[in-house]
Amino acid sequence: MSHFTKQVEENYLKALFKLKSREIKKVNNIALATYMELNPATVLEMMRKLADKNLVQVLPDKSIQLTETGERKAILIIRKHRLWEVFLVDKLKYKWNEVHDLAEQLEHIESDDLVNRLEEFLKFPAFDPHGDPIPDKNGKIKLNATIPLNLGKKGKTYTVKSFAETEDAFLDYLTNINIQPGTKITVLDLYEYDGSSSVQINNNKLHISEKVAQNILVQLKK
Amino acid sequence: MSHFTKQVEENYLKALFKLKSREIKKVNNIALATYMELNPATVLEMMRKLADKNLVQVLPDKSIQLTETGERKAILIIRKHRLWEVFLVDKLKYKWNEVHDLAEQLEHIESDDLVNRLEEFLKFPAFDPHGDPIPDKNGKIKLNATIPLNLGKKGKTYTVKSFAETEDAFLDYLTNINIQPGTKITVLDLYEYDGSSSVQINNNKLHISEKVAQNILVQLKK
DNA sequence: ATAATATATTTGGGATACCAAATATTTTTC
DNA sequence: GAAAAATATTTGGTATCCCAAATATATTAT
Ligand SMILES: [Mn+2]
Ligand SMILES: [Mn+2]
Ligand SMILES: [Mn+2]
Ligand SMILES: [Mn+2]
Repeated sequence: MSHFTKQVEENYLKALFKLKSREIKKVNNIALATYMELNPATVLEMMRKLADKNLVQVLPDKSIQLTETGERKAILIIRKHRLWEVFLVDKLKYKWNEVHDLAEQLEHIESDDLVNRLEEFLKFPAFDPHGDPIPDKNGKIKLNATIPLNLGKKGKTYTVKSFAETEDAFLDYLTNINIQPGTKITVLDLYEYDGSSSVQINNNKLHISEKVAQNILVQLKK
Repeated sequence: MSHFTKQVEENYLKALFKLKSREIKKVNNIALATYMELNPATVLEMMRKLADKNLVQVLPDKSIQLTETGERKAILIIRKHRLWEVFLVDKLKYKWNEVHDLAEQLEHIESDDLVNRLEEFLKFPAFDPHGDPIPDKNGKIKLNATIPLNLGKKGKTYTVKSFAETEDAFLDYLTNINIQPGTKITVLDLYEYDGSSSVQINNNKLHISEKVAQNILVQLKK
C-alpha cells in the first residue's frame, strides 16, 4: 500500500478549492482534470473515493463540491503552504517569485503542531509573500476585497494586493516589469479593442495585455 | 506512475547507510528487511532496481553495499535530516527528543539550494540536537571519536556526545533520567553478571542496563 | 428535431511498492 | 556429512494512482 495517499488526496482538495475561488461557474470533472493535468478517468475515479470519504459531493448536475470537511482540509493545506512561503522569503531570503514550488512540497508535511509553531515563529503574518491572506488555525480566512486591474478606471491609482495566477512564468514577468504586492499602479488608458491597457508604475509607462491585467488584483489607493 | 519513487529510494539508501555505520558485520537482505520492517521479497526486488541505477552493489557473498553514488546520496539526506532537526529545536523550540519523526518527513524535501540556505540561516551548526555531526554540502562528515558507555572504566567521568539509537522510547527514557548531549556521567560500578552499571549524574546515583549503556556514546572528560 | 459538440463513464491496462507462501540455496550444528 | 536453521529467491497476488480509447449521455447549435 502506497503510503502517499494522503498527499495525493490533499492535492485534489486544494485544486478543488482553488478552482472554486477562481471561477464563478460550477467545477465539473473535465475542468478539474484539465486544471490538474490528469486524465478525466483518473479524476472521476478519485472523486468517487473522496465522495466515499465524505470530502467531496457530486451534485445531480455533475458539478463537484467540497464538503465542509473537505473544504476545511483544503484551507488548512493552503495555510501551511502560505506560512512556509513566508518562512522561505523572510528567513531564507528567497525572492517572492521563487517560493511557490518549494511550498508545494512543504505543504504536505504532516503535523498541526509544526504549522502552529511556525506561525508563531514568523510572528503571525496575515499575508503570504504574494499578498494572499493566511487562514488561521481554525480555517478562517480574511478575504481581500480586490478587483482585477483590467476593471480599473482610467486616471485612478491602485495598490497591488495579490495575484490570480501562481505560475512561474507570470511571476517572473511581474518581477521583470517591477510589479509586486504593494506596488502603486495608475491606469493611463484602456484600449477596448483588445482589452489591453497603458499604466504607469513609479515613473515608467508600460503597456500590458488584458490577460496580465486580469491576474493582477488591486485595491483603489486611499 | 507513482511520483514518490524518489522518497522511497531515499529511505532505502539511508537505511543501508545507518546499518553499515552501526554494525560491523555485512548487511544482507534479511538484515535490511528487518531494519526497515519490510518483507524480504520487497527488499530484494528493490535492491535489483537500485543496483540497476548503480546506487547499490550486491557482492558475491550476497552482502549489500552502497556504491559511491549511493553513499553520497545517503549522506546528503542525513545532512538534510540533521539540519531540519536543528531548525526544529533552535527555532521552533521543540525538545531534542521530539524532532526525529518530523525530520524524517522534512529530509525528503527536494532542493539543494534550500538545504544550503537553511544551513546558513542556522549559522552552520556542526552537530544536530542528538550530538550527531552534520555532513557538509560535499558530503564530508567529521566523525565523533566516541565509545559506548558500557566500555567506560570504573571511576572515570565521561561526557555524553551522542546516541546509537534513535527510537522514541529510548530518547524518552534518556530525558526521564536526565541524560542529553553534554551530560557528565561518572561510572561508579560495573556489574559483570548482566553488564549493567551504576553511574552518577550530577548528584544522583542511577543504575542502568547494559542495553542502555551500549547506546550512549561518550568521550572521556578532559 | 437533428447533427455536432462537450462531458461523463466504462473498460482494459500499466507502473510502483508492497506482501505471503513456496521453493532454493547456503550456512551451521551435531 | 547429514540434518537443521538461516538466508535468498521465485511466484502469484494486492492496493494505489495513473492513462488511452471506446462508449454513453448531455448540451448546444442549426
Ligand atoms: Mn504559492
Ligand atoms: Mn501540493
Ligand atoms: Mn533524527
Ligand atoms: Mn525518511
